[in-house]
Amino acid sequence: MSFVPGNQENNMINRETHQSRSAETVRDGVTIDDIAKRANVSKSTVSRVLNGTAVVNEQKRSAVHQAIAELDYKPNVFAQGLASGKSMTLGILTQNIGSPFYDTIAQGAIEGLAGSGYTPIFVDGRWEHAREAAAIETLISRKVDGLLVVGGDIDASELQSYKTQLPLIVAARDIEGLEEQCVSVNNKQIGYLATKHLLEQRHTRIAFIHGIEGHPDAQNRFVGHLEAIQEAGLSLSDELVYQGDFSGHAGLMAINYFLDQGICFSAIVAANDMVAFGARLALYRRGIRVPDDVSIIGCDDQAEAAFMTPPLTTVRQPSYEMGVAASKALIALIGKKNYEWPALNPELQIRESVKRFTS
Amino acid sequence: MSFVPGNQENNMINRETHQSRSAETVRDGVTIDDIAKRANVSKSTVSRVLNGTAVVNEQKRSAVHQAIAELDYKPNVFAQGLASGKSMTLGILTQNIGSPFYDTIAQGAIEGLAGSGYTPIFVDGRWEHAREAAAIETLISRKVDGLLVVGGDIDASELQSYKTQLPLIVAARDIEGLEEQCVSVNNKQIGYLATKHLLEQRHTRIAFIHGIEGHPDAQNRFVGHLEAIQEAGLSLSDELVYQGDFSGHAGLMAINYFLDQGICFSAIVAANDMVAFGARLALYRRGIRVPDDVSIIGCDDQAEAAFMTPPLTTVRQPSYEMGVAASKALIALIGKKNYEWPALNPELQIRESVKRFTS
DNA sequence: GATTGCTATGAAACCGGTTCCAGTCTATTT
DNA sequence: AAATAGACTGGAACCGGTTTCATAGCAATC
Repeated sequence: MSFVPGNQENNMINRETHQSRSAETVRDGVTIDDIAKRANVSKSTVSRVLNGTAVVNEQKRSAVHQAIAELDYKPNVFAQGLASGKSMTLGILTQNIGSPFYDTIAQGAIEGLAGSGYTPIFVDGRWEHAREAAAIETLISRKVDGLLVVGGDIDASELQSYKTQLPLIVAARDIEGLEEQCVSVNNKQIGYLATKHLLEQRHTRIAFIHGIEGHPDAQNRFVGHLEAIQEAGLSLSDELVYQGDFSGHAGLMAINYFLDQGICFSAIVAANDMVAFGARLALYRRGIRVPDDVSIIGCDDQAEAAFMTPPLTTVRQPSYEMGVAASKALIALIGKKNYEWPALNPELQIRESVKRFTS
Repeated sequence: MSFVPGNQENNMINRETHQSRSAETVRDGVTIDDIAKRANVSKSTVSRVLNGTAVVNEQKRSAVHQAIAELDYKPNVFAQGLASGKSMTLGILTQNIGSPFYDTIAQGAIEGLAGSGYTPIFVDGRWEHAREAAAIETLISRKVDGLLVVGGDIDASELQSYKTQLPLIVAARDIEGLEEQCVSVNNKQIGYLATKHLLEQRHTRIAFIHGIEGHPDAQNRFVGHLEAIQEAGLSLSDELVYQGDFSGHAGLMAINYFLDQGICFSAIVAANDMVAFGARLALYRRGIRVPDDVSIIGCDDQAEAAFMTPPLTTVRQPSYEMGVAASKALIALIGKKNYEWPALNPELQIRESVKRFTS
């Protein structure tokens, strides 16, 4: 503890050095202090004007606003974050960026955030458990104010534990014990609608190309299919179910398999549109006409479906709307407000790949 | 300036209140001070250990590491950012998230960042000038350490001005005066390869469905097309060029237009795969066979192309690789290191939609 | 006219790191 | 053995905001 002059002098030098450095570098520079000085008020007041935290005299308020405009002041997000503990960012964990389904949800989420002041930070889980966990850790260490998990493979129990750490919304998935924070379309309904449509067109031998084994969406679509079959008084023949993986290749393989085994069918339910494309190609290769010989119905309604030959009849999934809803719900959750989930119902999109069965 | 006991007492109370609050809330809590205390060193030393800024005695170093492990310490990014001026985030401006082409680039960019310590922040410009500018402002206000602009509509001059503010890389676009920081595939080459392939298959009446008017990629693909035509000693007939917009719908309209006008052609170059799908559908509707009656070639090689009926011959664009390269280049640029751009050449992907012209 | 109750505002503490500076301790040089 | 150089390390300033606290100023109350 020495207050000898030498020390003070050093401090002075230090101060000057620093000032000249920052003058040279010409960083964005403008700080709240500059505004305060120019508007002849304290930084507290500037802060209050900016955040509306307290009533401020009209004259000072406008002086502050003017100073801000003149100096083109932009608050430093780090300082804000450090002081307030809020980052005004939202973490979005998606899967396999590049898949139309998840992309559409992401796009919806961006739209839902518009004008909220929140900036989304995306990370990709790629359907790998470890990667997802790491991605979420990254987001948390980035101090996101909320977390939106889209699909994914991560355990319900882990999600539960994240839920205690920060506001959490899960899209495209249903987690037990987290129903309030989950939004997803009814995949059972999707499968049901697809199969029901085929049944209504008098098809009875309906092949089903399953999605990724164990994937809840795939599972539920299958359950819906089953329900429709049973409701029609029919029973499922195991030989008409092929275990695929949501890829075009799987659709191709499925049809080849059925045909090579001599298994008959007049219609196909594909786990998603991509699978339908694959199936359609396999039929084309064998000279089997769609829909004259065989009908195909897909699930998702991705952009390319309308341009399949023939245009694919499919069950549209409101994924964009789901993204919007999820992000709005997250903002509401952060603000501790109520949010009413909109109805997100799948819809039959009739095009030309299904024909009434006659023969 | 009063150091009366009352004042101190207040301070004490204040302090206690604060501590109990933070104890209740159980915030992440662990700070660098906690580590310093536990390891019996100063926070300076802890910081040095973490950043390797200076040599630290081995014992202390390991004591620090142990404390960090025991307390599960994670540095506060805001504090780091505020103190160091670096955010360890990279801003990525994409267009129209949800389009396969840009998504693939984004995915590549994410991959290129893996292990670098940088977290990407995506914003969407949607091909709207104003939106892009706002998005970049957002990124800058978030203090991203670098900026990756993917495609987009924003002026070269604006990009130039951003370049002076922070490290900038532009992907999927070529900006005059910014050649060193740009990566894109040679779109002229894409158009050239597509048309050349058709010419080699003896097609001479080749329809060209143009992309978005004024879009540089579309323009360049057309220039390549033209070059191939002229190289073959032919000349372009204007009637065989249709102004589209990269959409499936445009492909459909183009074919309808040609056919309705009675314009003959034996092959089609589509500005991208989606356009090719649309064109294929239009031909299907008219009962024109592909490739027996008319050949089609696309550009991009998006996932669905391999499942068109027939599978689409197209010119593959290494968009994923471009994303990887762009993000690596950005990291190099930030670190002021050199980066050697890899060769990013388009490649003809021969499938079944093109047939040798005979008749 | 003195007391009370509000309102508006500035000073200062605080958020949690990084980094400059000075000082201690040890090894080397003369 | 004293002087000097070099390696470590702690203290404190600093980054730029938010928020608490105390107070000045002013109107209302008794």
